[in-house]
Amino acid sequence: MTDITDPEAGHGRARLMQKGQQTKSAIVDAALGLATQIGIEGLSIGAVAEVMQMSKSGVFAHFGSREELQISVVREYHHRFELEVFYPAMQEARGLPRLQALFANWMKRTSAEIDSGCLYISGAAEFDDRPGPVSDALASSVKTWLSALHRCVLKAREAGHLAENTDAAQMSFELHGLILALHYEARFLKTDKSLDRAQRGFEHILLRYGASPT
Amino acid sequence: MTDITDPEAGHGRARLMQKGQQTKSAIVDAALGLATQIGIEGLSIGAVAEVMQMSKSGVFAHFGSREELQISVVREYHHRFELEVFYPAMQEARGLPRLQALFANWMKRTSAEIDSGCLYISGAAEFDDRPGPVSDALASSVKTWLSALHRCVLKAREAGHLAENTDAAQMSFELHGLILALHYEARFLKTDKSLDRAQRGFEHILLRYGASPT
DNA sequence: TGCAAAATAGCACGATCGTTCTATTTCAAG
DNA sequence: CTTGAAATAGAACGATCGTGCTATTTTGCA
Repeated sequence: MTDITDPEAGHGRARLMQKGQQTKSAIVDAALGLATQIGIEGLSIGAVAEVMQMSKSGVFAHFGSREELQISVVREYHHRFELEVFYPAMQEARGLPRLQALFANWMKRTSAEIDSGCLYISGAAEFDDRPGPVSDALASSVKTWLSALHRCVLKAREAGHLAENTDAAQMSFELHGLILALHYEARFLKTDKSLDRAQRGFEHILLRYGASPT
Repeated sequence: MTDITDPEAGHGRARLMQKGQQTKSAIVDAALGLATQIGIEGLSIGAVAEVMQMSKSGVFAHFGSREELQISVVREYHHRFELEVFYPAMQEARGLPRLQALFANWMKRTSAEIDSGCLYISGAAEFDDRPGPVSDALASSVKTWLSALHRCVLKAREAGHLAENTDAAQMSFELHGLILALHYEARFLKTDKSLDRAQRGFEHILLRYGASPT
C-alpha cells in the first residue's frame, strides 16, 4: 500500500508506517510467495509463520482469519500486476503501441521463471467451484484487468489502428487464450518455444483484426 | 478399464469383475467427482469414504496410498476424455472434418455444466510447481492428447485441407488457448457467450491457416 | 523515563489428515 | 456347508490445521 518506513528519516516528517504495518506487509509478501507455489487454498498460517520466523498467533493477529490473509494476498498480487503490466504500458502512445506493450508485459509476467505462477490463473482453477469472499476478490481483480484490456482494444480501434468492425470482446478473448496457453505449456508442460508461439499468435490476431502499422 | 459385471449373465462366461474391483471402480468414480470440484490435491480419503458410505480404511485398502488414488483418478479421467472427445471424432472423415469434430467435442467437454471442471486444466494449475508421480501422470495424459491433436492438424494439412505452410504446432497452441480461455471465462468468470467466442475463434484460426471448405 | 497500547508469543482446543494395525465380515471355491 | 481368502471396519498414531485465550514483550508517545 504505502511506502516502507525509512528508519534513517525519522525527523520532521511523520513515520509513514508503524512497526505493525511493516510486519504485516512483510507477512503478505511472504504469503504471496508461498501462494504462488502451493496455491491460495494451500496457504497455511503455520507455513507463513515459519517463513517469517514468527509464531502462528503472531501472524494470525494481523488478519483475524485465514480468509482475510488470502484476500490480502490477492490484493497485493493485484497491486503488483498493475505495477508491472498495466502502468508501464500506459506510458506508450494510445492505440496499437499501448496494446502491444500491454500484451508484451503480460507475457513477460506470465512466463517469468523467477517468481512462480500467475495467481490469476492458478486461483481461477482453485476457486471456480468454491464461491466465497476470496473467490470474489480474485474475480473482481481479474475483471478489472480484463476490462482494462478491453478498453485498450476499443481505443486502438477508435484510433484507426484496427479494423472498424473489430469485435473488441472477441479479440480480448483470443488474447486471453494466448496468455493462458503460454502459462499452461510453459509452466506445466515445460514446452520451450511457448513464448515464441504466444508472440506469433499475437501477430496473427493483429493481422486478422486489420492492424495498421504505426 | 473392463466392463462392469452383468449379474444376469453368470453363465458360461467367467465373471469379468470380482466384487473388489467393482467397489474400486465405484470409489474411483466418486473420487473423480470430488476431484473435479475440489481439485486433485484437495482429494481426501475421508471425503471419498463419506461419499461411498465406507470406512476410511476400507477405501484406503484399495489403493495403499492417497497418491495412488489420485493417479487412478487421473487415469480414469484420461479414459473418459478419450471416450467423449477423441474416439467419436475418429469416426469423422480424416482431415478437416475430423479436426472440427475434435475441437467441437473438446469445447463441449470443457464447458459442460453438468460435471464440473476439466481435470487437465485445474490439475495443471495445481501441479505446475509440485513435481511427483501425480504430476507426471497428469502431464503424460495431457501430452498424449495434445499430440493427438497435433497429428490431426498434420493430417488435415496433408489432405490439402489446410495451407501447405501451416505450422501445426503453432496452430495447436492457438487452439489450446481458445479452450483454456473458454474454460476460464465460462467457469470462473461466468461470462456468457464464451462458447460462441471459442467457436468464432476457431473459425478465425481456420481462415488464417487457409482451411478449404470440405 | 514511565506507561498505556500495540505487537507478539505460548499454549490448548477440536477437527481432519494419511497411515498402520488388528478384528470382523463377506465372498467364492472346494 | 465348510473354509481359506478377500474385503471392509474400527480404533489409534502423530501431524497439521484454524482459532481462541492468556501472558509477555516491544513500541511510541507524554
